[in-house]
Amino acid sequence: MRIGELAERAGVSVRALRYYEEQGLLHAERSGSGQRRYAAPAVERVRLIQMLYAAGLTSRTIAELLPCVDAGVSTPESRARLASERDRIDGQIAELTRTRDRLDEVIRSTYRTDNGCVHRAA
Amino acid sequence: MRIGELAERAGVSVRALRYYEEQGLLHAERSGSGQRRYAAPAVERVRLIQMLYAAGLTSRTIAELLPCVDAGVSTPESRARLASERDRIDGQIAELTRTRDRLDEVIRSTYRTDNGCVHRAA
DNA sequence: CTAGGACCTGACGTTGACGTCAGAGGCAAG
DNA sequence: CTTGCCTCTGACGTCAACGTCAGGTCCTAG
Repeated sequence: MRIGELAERAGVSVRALRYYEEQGLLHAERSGSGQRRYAAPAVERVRLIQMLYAAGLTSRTIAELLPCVDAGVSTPESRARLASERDRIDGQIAELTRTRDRLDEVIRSTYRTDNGCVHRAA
Repeated sequence: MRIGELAERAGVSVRALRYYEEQGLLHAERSGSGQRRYAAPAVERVRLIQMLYAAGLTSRTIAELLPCVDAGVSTPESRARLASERDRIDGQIAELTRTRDRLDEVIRSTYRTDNGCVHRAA
């Protein structure tokens, strides 16, 4: 498929796909005239890349880890990196959970006062 | 206390504190000569601000929600905003959990191959 | 064959939360 | 009174993941 179709099917912009290629995250075959051609699995790959970006990984880190996903192999260094990112995400989940609970507190305390009176609506 | 002490106790930079004031997130009394003076509770407030930044809220959103935390009151609009941010964080937690599980998969599959052989270490 | 999308390669613009630097003033110690 | 650290305002720099524009090419429908 061409870049426009991949962009739509993966839910990202054409610009983003070119950027991923520039960062070494996404390879593309080229047609005779130089247009990028992608195989079907590229859709899933782009979604994975998006997941990792959303988890706070940088292009460089993703570029270091994707080969592990592709080849299914890892060096001691990449294993350490994978584990480190995993733990960072775990910590992020924990902090987000605390933040959510804090927001819930705020919601409860502003929606209902200490003496049980619901606040006026404006 | 002065800005340097608050920065150290809250674990942020002096620049960040000035930025928070500029964004209307953190008020400071001023000494005769114009230096900022903070009361003790400012430490907790700064930590809260950091929590919200870490959860992906922008300065503007935080500025809209902090009055609810301060006064303990909320309008229908701010309640909607609070709930919306809470739900967004919930979604973020869910996605991060999927990402972490995906990384765990990768770690398992690269550390141990299908046929049960542990990969060579280099 | 031609109109008009889709695509190409640069290259500069954007945004948010600060970092950093310049130049000037404030403050406790010796 | 001076030394040295802290603080002030103002303003430009940074970084990452793209957005956007310019100028040109490709390709398919009619």
